[in-house]
Amino acid sequence: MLAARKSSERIATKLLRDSGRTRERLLQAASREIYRSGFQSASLDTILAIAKVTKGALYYHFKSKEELGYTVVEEVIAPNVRGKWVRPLQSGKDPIDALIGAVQRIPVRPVDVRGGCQLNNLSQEMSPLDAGFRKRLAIIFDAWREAVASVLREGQTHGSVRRDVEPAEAAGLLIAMVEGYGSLAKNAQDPKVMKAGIRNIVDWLRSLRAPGNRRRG
Amino acid sequence: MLAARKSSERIATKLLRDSGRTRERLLQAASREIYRSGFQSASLDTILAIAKVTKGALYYHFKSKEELGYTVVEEVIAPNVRGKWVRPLQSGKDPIDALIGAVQRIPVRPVDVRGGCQLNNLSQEMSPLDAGFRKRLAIIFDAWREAVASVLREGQTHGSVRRDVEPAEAAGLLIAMVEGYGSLAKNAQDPKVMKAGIRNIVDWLRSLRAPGNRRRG
DNA sequence: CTGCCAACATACCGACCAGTATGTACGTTA
DNA sequence: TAACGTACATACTGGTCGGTATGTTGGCAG
Repeated sequence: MLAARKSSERIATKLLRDSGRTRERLLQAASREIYRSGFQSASLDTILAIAKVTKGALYYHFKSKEELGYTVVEEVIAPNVRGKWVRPLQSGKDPIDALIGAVQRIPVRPVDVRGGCQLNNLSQEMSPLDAGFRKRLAIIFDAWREAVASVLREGQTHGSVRRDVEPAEAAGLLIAMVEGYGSLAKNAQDPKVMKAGIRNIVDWLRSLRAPGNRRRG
Repeated sequence: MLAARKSSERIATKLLRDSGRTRERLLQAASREIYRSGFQSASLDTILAIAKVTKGALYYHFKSKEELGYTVVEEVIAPNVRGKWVRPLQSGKDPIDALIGAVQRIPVRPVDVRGGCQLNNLSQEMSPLDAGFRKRLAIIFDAWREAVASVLREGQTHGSVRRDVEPAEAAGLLIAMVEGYGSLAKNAQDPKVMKAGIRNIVDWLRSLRAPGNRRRG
């Protein structure tokens, strides 16, 4: 108990002195700069300028640029994907409706479309070059696919999703479509491409509904 | 006539001295190194080492790294895409068969899958950062989509493709699927992902066939 | 034989890169 | 209050980058 009190005081003090945010500011700045220009081309000096942090602070919290990148994957990108593609599917709603909702919530502002998908960008760049990135990014992709497959399986047991749909295959196809249209839209630098893609994906999702289970349109 | 003879002699001499290949070797080496590590991270010194050419020769033929990259797009990547996705569709075969053939000819060797798509790789990296790349790459994507849309339209007039298919939309979806699965496979570094994707794309292509026009399977 | 130019080759440059060595302010502990 | 460790800040390093300035070679015209 005394030890516990000491420990909590210690943490409180740390948070006070640190403002509790140097590490977090570094991760956010790194995430943004990596998103903008890729991991390899992201300059530490640029990241430090964005975060308004010095090199000493960076290398106090992370032992290398690589480790900073890994931490961005684990503490920024992974939670983002979970928040958009895992938790919303566990809402208990109709599976197809939940999936359509997630697809329709894909950002289509010009700035988002032009930048592409955080997860896919980094994965495309680093998966072939660095096993540490590949492993961490693969975990995110797997969780994404499993969340989609899981909600489809659940829909099949409740009769709202066609039985002839193979959940794992359909989940892979959904993700391929999302990333594929994301790529095309980024390449074209045009939100219209993404909007058209979302319509096509939604149409396809509707085709997965079991007959006699059609809801709204 | 005398001028013409002089000129051809001159070219022959040039080719002899040059071995006719310094520029070509540079383009091939640049293409490979850009494919491997991206344009920004591709080092000129590495490209020169691969091509066995010196910096003087490089800057005699190209005025900057940027121009070298642009030329790779125009003289290496564009012909590759034309050879795989434009010419094969103009063969006069059944449109759906031609499309299925093109999809099934997508390379699935580990080395190809791990490296991803030349066109998409470069486009993902450079389209948001450089208008020169974006313009040149967009031309290739447009030609690809137009070739697919064109063969679908042709199929509709001949009755082999469903009339309710919107050729431009379907072409976009095909490309999104191809690039999407290519991305997933590259991310996973696993040819099985690409093979599964090809099966799904082929199944989808078959669904575009007009009823009563089913050929083999 | 001579001057000339295309087609390189070599040596070098300042800028920037990731990373490090060292200094320091400040809250805590004894 | 003195020693100490945390959480940085500053200044610097060797290496690599794209790009350039200058040298060299060899065929060919005059």
